Amino acid sequence: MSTLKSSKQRDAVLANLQSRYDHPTAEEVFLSVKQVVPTISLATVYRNLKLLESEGLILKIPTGESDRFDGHTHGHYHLTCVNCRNVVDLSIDPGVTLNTLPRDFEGTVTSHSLMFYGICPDCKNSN
Amino acid sequence: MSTLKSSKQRDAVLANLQSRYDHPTAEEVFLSVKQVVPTISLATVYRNLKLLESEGLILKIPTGESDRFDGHTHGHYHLTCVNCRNVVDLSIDPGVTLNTLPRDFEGTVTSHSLMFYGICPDCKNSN
DNA sequence: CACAATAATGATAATGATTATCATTATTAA
DNA sequence: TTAATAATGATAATCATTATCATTATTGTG
Repeated sequence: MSTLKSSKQRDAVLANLQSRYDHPTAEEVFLSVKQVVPTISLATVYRNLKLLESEGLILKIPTGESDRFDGHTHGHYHLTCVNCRNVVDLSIDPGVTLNTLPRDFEGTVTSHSLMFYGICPDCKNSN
Repeated sequence: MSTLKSSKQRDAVLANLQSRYDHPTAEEVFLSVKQVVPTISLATVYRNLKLLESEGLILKIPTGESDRFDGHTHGHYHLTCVNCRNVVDLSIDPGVTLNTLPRDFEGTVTSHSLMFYGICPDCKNSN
């Protein structure tokens, strides 16, 4: 396996995500980081977003449109606004039960989707 | 607004999704429905998947790769297998609390993501 | 330090999924 | 039965993301 080498582009992408509290697309990260590292290219942003995600340093949020990214990986939840398509943070008491979801907050929640990640029974058995 | 007209293509797409319990991609629906309506085109499948979703008759599941579709809209949860990339159903006691998630089932759950849909505070206030 | 090995970059071409276009066909209500 | 128009099939276009490749930067070693 290849060893990681540091680069100011990757540092800048990570720093950018960790300093903000929205959930930008790759394009938005690119435009923002470009003000710090003007020569960075969009491909490098995509490359590093992918790498940082596989390292567990950032989160990728699939939305059905462009993926969005989150520099804060501690447990919290998201709301996709069906109007403006932005993703915002939403904190929920971890003691709440599934059948009381969704609950109100400063906006309005109309539905929710809970996705688990792991190994399905088929893959688990075919080893 | 335009009034909906019926078509055997749309009926076949819906029937296909409602008769199966996996979570196929648009391409997979296309290949399957083609055996019933051989002349159907991929574009028509995409068109109708979109339409059926906006009617609330089916569910679109964004995965970060190709979207997947579910003909069963009643409350249940999904697991994305990080190995084979398939999406399988996962039933959970609705009385379970968030801080006890993820829990084991026949496979292995390593993480989860809870996404809410609705109107964010900004959009709610800008009316 | 100097250098060799190789990871990372920027630019851009290629890919893959999804949507738009458009001429033709099918459905519907009068 | 006919006029209005929604839906279709075929395909071009678009958009997000990934691959390619020549060049540059980082790193460990002598």
